[in-house]
Amino acid sequence: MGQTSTAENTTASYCRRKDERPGEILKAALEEFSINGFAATRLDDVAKRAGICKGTIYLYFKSKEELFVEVVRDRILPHFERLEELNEQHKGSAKEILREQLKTIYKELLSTDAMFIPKLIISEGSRFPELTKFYYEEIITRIHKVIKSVIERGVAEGDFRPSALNWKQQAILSPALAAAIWKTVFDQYASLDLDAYLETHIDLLLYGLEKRSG
Amino acid sequence: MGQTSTAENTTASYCRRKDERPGEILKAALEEFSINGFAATRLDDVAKRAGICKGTIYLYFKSKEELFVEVVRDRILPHFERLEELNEQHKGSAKEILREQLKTIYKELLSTDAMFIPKLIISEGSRFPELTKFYYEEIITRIHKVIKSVIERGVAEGDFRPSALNWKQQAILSPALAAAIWKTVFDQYASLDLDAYLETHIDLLLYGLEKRSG
DNA sequence: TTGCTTACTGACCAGTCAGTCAGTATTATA
DNA sequence: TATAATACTGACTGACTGGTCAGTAAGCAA
Repeated sequence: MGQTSTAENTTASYCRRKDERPGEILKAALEEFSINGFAATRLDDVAKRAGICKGTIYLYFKSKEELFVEVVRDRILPHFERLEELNEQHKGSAKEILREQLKTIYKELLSTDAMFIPKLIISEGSRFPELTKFYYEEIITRIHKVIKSVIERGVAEGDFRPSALNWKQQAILSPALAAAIWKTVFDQYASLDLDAYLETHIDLLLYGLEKRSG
Repeated sequence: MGQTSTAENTTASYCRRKDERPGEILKAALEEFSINGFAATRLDDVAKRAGICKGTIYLYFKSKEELFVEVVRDRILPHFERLEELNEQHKGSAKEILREQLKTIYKELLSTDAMFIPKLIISEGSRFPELTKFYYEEIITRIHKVIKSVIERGVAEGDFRPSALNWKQQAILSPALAAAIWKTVFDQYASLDLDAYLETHIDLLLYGLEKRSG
């Protein structure tokens, strides 16, 4: 009834792009969720950023929650095959493999907008137990397995200290996590040079792993 | 007018405790904010947890935002004097001081509810630029200074490698940050043994710092 | 006991936003 | 060109919550 949209009402023209929309919405949503977190992000703002209106989001995603979960899954899964490949295919020493893997992490994850994913998991994990479980089982566990395997290889080859076999996995990549958080939270106050930071990580870790001569 | 609270209306009795209230409210608020984040936390729930009603919160805090800022400041500042003390007063080697400092961090911060503070800063930093700046200037910078100083001491004494002077500070304590995050997000799926983890941190860091004999 | 101060209560209001749906614009088909 | 199918719009609603404030009761002083 007393609606609006009478004939002459502008209604700027739009494009119909069924295939591109979901990706565009996911991208816009990642940007908004990264800044505001889940609860404080307005779908109106996501829509505006994607150049559509709010109702359109609901053509592709069931709810705000489903959209959030899809944002995380979509952005994080593709990256991990590379790490596993490096483990299986690389011909060099464990030290060289580990170095390549760290480089991959810093280039593919921490230099793209995937670096916001840790913030989202940390912030919203308790609201999305399913997502947290997924992240733990599909991402964390998988990485830990890869790292464990390369360390075992290094120990077997006599390059790494055997005591590293007992290390808690969480510590080994923690500098990368810290980098993602720094970039997300503090970079405006003191910008972090990722290349230099990668060198610190490599130096700290590889030297800490290395078997002593004496 | 048509209010309620007619004479026989229950209105459970309450105590007047001006001095204890703020602390109780801060404690309850930390618990709620830790679980839900800022936006999704209801002041009604904070009040219920503190055993009071919502209006009372506004007798002690100007707004939800001020309450949040106070929660963080209240919980984090007291801990840092100890780290600085250790630097100034400890008579041992740089290695021993660093070991003591790490122990202090794991005992005083990561084993108490102060461990939720990083999550809150990470989650809500962009909504509270003032708080982020405060945290960066008053907490992070201060810690980095302490760590830098003890490393310089170790290098001067000939125990630590000189190349550690060029390390990015963020990496050095990153295992502790990772531990706080693990405890906050993933501990329900795989509980992290803090004592063993501390040993990993010490082993990784001190061995990585140590000057080689050969 | 009376009267005053003030810590505290809880119903209410105003603003916000996820989700809906009737209607519109575009494309496909005949 | 006419008709059907559907991608998309945007005003609307219903539920929710930060903040308010008139009123209540605990405690204290005289």
